[in-house]
Amino acid sequence: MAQGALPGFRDFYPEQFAERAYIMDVWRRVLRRYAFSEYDGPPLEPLDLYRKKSGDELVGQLYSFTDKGDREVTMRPEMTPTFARMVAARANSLRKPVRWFSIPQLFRYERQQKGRLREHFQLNADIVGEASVTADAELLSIALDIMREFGLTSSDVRAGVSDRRLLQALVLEAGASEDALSAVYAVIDKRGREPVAISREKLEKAVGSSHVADKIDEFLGITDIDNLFQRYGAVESIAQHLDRLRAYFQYLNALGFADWVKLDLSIVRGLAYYTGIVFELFDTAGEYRAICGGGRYDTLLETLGGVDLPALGFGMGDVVVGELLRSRGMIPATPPRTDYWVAGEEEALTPQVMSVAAELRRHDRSVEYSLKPQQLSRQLKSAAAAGASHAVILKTERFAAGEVTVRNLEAGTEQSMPLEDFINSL
RNA sequence: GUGGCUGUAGCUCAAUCGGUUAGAGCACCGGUCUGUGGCACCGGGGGUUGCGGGUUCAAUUCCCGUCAGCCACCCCA
Repeated sequence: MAQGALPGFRDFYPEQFAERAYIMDVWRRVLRRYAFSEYDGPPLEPLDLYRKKSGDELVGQLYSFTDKGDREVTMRPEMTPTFARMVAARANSLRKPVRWFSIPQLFRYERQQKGRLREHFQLNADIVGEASVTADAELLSIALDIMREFGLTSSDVRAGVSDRRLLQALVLEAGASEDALSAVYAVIDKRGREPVAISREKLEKAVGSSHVADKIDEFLGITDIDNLFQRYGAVESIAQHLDRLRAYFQYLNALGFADWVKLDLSIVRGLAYYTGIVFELFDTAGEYRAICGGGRYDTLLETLGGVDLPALGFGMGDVVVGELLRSRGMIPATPPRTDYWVAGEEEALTPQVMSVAAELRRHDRSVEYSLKPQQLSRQLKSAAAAGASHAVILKTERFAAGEVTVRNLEAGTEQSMPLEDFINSL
């Protein structure tokens, strides 16, 4: 058996490529509706670009090596640092807000599993230079619009929404110390993926008090912004974040996505650089990992590029989206890609077959013909197998008189006409 | 990186208790068809049974290792 692709990498045969192209077409179509511009960067980057943000710990999961110039390089594991660098370099001259998207192929050296390979294509959409919550609503609207464009509804996919600032205020209000925050976030992030008792135990350990853990458990269970407001609206440190989140929901309602969004304070996002509203998209059946995740990262451009600009963005991978759509039969079949199959009654007509094919191609038609001498019946069999919608048949005597026969392969009907008339009718 | 399950033709699968030349359908190529496709019938190519080793008179079958795939963990693009 022939050696396959490397583990975690995919060969895209035409059928799979068609699926990938469909997904990317939808992404581009929707992003253009939101007036985003497409960009790209290098697939290979200096290792330091990622060290700076995540530390040496994550370096072990990068697809990195030393190049022939003795540089430590890595296949890009994410797009945000590249994006931040590019924006920072031209920060002063770019019209704000910057609305850019990209569809990079990303790499990570990890053992593959469902919905996760060593390589994937990920839509990245980011907005830079706008701190107000309208931008957050606009951003989530894009991700949801993509779901809708795929044919999914709010009963298929939901967005869970939270806010790091709100969560922090609530956790502090519950009585946890600042030092405990990151440990608490880690526990909250895992909630739902491990047994309740273990989660609870870890939470108590993180905050050092069962009373505080009780209070955290209490607000995590609230999934309605109004309930949260009733309970904590009087607390000044919390109320300001609730007001913002309320506006966020109001804007999403105005954008037409009220049914798709729900408050979920357990959404933290693993990445440390998020600073505000964060969200994740899930399939409601719970079969797949998160379809999409993103949020606000107002300090990252400062950290990476030395430019103080608020920013927010999301990523959506092709693997989970493809699995979801495929399982529901929602990827459109590839339409027949051949318009005309030109067939000659005998081998001597080969140059004429080529001339007709060339003329059709000059008219932007997709054209194929038999590259080896074949009986007419065989040629038509090939035409049918190729999914050609029409055959153009050159018969020796008729073609000498300037006529071709155009056969509709789907209907089984055919018509003879002067070649000129046929070409002019295109 | 850790653990569990699984590997036979391009795909889906078969092969008695370990038994001698590993089969079938689909797909592909061709023939019937000096001429207008899909159907039908017939034929053809395609396998180191993932790979390596062991046990045995004999291994697709049993054992070990390895590689790959799937699933979970870790982690989250």
